Amino acid sequence: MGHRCCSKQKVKRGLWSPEEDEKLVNHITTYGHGSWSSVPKLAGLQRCGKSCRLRWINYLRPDLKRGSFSEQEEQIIIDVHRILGNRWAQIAKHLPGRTDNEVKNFWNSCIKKKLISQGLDPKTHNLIPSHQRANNNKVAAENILQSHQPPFSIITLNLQMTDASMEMNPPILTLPAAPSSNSIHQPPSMQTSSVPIFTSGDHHNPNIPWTVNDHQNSLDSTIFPYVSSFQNTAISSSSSSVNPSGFGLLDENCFWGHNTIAENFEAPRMEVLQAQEQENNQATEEVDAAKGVQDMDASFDGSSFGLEFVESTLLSSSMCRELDSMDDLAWNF
DNA sequence: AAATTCCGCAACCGCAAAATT
DNA sequence: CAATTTTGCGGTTGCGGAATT
Repeated sequence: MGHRCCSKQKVKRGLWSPEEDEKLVNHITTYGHGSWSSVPKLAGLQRCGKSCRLRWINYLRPDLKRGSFSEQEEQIIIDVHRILGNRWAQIAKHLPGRTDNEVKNFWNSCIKKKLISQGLDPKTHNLIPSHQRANNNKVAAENILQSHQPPFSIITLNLQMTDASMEMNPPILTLPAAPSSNSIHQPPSMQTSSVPIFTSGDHHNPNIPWTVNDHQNSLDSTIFPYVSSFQNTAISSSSSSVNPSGFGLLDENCFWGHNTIAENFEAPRMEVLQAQEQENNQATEEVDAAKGVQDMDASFDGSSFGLEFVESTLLSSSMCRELDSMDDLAWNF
C-alpha cells in the first residue's frame, strides 16, 4: 500500500538511511527542492515527495536547532499554546530552529504531563476542578493552590478581560519600531547590522529553502522579540540561533559558521539576493501598513481580533515576564 | 538474563488550503 | 472558473531504546 500522492511508484517507507539523507541533502543543496513531487526522481530516491519534504523540514534542514528545549522555549510554548491551542506550526514560528513536529512531540511527551501534574487542563490551561482530578494529580494540584502561586500566567490574566473591555480599551499593538522587516528578526543587539536576515522560505523562494524563519504574514514578525526577552541567557549560550553575520545558517552543531553544507548553500543563495531584497522591501511596506496605517478604532471588532493580532500582542506579554510589577503587565489597558 | 511495559520521537496519513494549469 | 496538483498542517501510529518486572 503506497501513498496516494505517489501510488504509481514503488516507494520506500520508514526510517531514512544515511545514504538517503545524503542524496536528499546533495540534491537540495545543489538544486533546491523546486517541486517536491519531482525531488525523489531527480535525487534518485525511492520515496514520495511528501516524505522527502518532511525529512528535509524536520531533520535535514541546516537551520534546525537540536537538543532539548530550554526553559524559555518551554515557557513560550505554554504561553502561545494557551492562546492558539494545538496550532503547532504557529507555535513553532516563535521558536527559531524548532519544527512544528518537534514542538508537538515535546508538548505531548513532556509539557502535557507537567501541566496535568500541576492540576492544569492542558487544553484550556485552567485549573482542573478538584472533583474532576484523578487522585494521583490531586496532591500536586493542591500543592499549587497552597503555594500562593497562581497557576495562571500573565497571558491568562490578560485574556480574561471581557470582550467588552477589549472594545472599550483595545490593547495597543506594540510592534518593535524596526527600520525594516528584516531587522525585526534580529535581536536588538543585532539591529545595527546592515546585513539582512533573509526571511523567506518555501513560499516565495523555493530555491533557498534553508533560510531561517519563514513568515506567512507580516505580523509574525514578533518572533525574535521573544528571543530578545531572554537573549542574555539562551542567546548567549552555545545553542544560539542568531547569526552575527545576519545570514540564517546554522551548522550541524547549531553554531553559525561555515561547514560544508553551509558553503554549498552559498552559491544559490547569492543568486537570489537581489530578488530577495526586493521582496523584503515589499514586506517592510506591509509591516508599516500593519503598524501605522491600520485604523484600529475603525476595524476593531470581533472579527478583526484575529490570531495574527493575538500573536502580535503575545509578544508584549511574553516579555512582560521580566517586568517587576503587575502594573507593567497591563498591556496598556 | 529474559520478558514485558513504557515512552520519546520520526514518520505516516488524511484533509484542507493554496497554487497552478 | 473549474479541475488538478502541490504544499502545509495536525492527529496518529509504530519503531526502537530505556526502564521495569
